[in-house]
Amino acid sequence: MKKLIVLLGPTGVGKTDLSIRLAQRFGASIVSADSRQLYKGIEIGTAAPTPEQLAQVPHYFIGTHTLEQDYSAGQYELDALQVIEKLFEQSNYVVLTGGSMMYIDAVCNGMDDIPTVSDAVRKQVQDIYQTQGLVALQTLLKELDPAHYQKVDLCNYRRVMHAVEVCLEIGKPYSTLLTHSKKERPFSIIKIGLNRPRPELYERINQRVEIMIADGLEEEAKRAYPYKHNNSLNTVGFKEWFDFWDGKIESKERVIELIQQNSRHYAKRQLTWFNRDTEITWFHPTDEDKIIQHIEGL
RNA sequence: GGUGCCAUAGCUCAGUUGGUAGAGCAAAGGAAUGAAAAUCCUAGUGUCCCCGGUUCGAUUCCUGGUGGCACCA
Repeated sequence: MKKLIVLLGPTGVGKTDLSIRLAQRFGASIVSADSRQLYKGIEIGTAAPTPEQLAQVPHYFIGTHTLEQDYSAGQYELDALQVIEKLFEQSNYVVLTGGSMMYIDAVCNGMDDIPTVSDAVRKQVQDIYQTQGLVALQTLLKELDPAHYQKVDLCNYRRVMHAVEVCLEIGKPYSTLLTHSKKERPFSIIKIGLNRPRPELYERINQRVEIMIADGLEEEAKRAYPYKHNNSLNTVGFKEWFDFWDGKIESKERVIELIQQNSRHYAKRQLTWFNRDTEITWFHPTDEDKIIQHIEGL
C-alpha cells in the first residue's frame, strides 16, 4: 500500500530538517505544501530549503513559479496529485510537508470543483468593492446566492468577494458547487503534526527572523519590491519592508519586530486550523524515533 | 538639597465634580473550499505605588513616604 507521510506544523517548528531525514529513511521524495516557497526569488524570507538541502532529496514545488504568477490551492491540488501519483510509481512512500493549511487539505481531502475566475470578473467585483464598499457586495451576494449569504462571514470581504465572483462567473449560486465531501485518494495518509511549547516555538521564530536579516532579507525584499502588488509578496517578511520603504513604518528595528510578530500570529493561526484535524498525531520535532516507529507501525 | 509635575491592564495612556475604572497596542481564543504567510471574528485582564487622615464610602481630596522626570541650586 502506498503511503503519503504528511509532515505539518506551524512555521519555524522544524519541518524542513525532519522532512529530509524522514524522506531519506523511507526512500521518498518531498512534495512541498507551502504557498510561498513555491515562488522563486524569496528564498530567504520564506525559509525555503537551501541548495544543500535540496541536493539531499528530490523536492517538488520549491521555487517553481515566478513572483508574477498567480497560483491557488485548487491548482495545487491538481498539480500535487499528479506529482504524487508519479512518485508512487517509484516508491511506497512520499513525504508531503509544509505549513499551508489549505494546500494540505486540498491534497488530503480535495476541494470542490470551482472554475477559475476570469480577470474581467475579478476586476468587476474589485471595482464594486472599491467604489461602493463591502455592503454593496453583501447585498449583491444576497441576491445571487441567498444560501451562501446566510453562512458566509459577511465581515470578511475576501470571502464575500470570492463568492460573488464565482456566482458571476458561472451564472448560478456559488453554494451549488459546494459538496463538502471528502475525496477518495489511491493512497493512505499518515498525518504527523510537529509542535513545541509555545514559548519555545516563539523563541525559534524570533531567532529565525534575526538569521534571515543576517542572511540578507532586506536585499531580497528590495529585489522583490517591483513585484509587491503580486499575491506572491503579500507575505510576512516582505510586506513589512515594503511598508517601511513606503514610509508607513518608521524604523528598521520596527520592521524586524513586526516580521517576528506577524510570524507568531501566523503560527497561531496554523495551530488553530490543525487543532481541528483529529487525524493528526502530534510529536515534538526531536522525537524522531517515535515518529519513525509511528509510521512503521501503521 | 529646593521647587514643580507624574505614578491606573504586559506597554502607551484616558478617566472617575468622591460610589472600586476603559481605549489603542500586545498577549489569548476562534472562523476557514481556487489570493490562505491571505482575510476576518471574540471575550478576558486590574492591591488604580505605599502608610495614614478626612468621609457612610478614597483610585479620586489632604499629610507623609517611595520611585521617576523636569527645572533651580
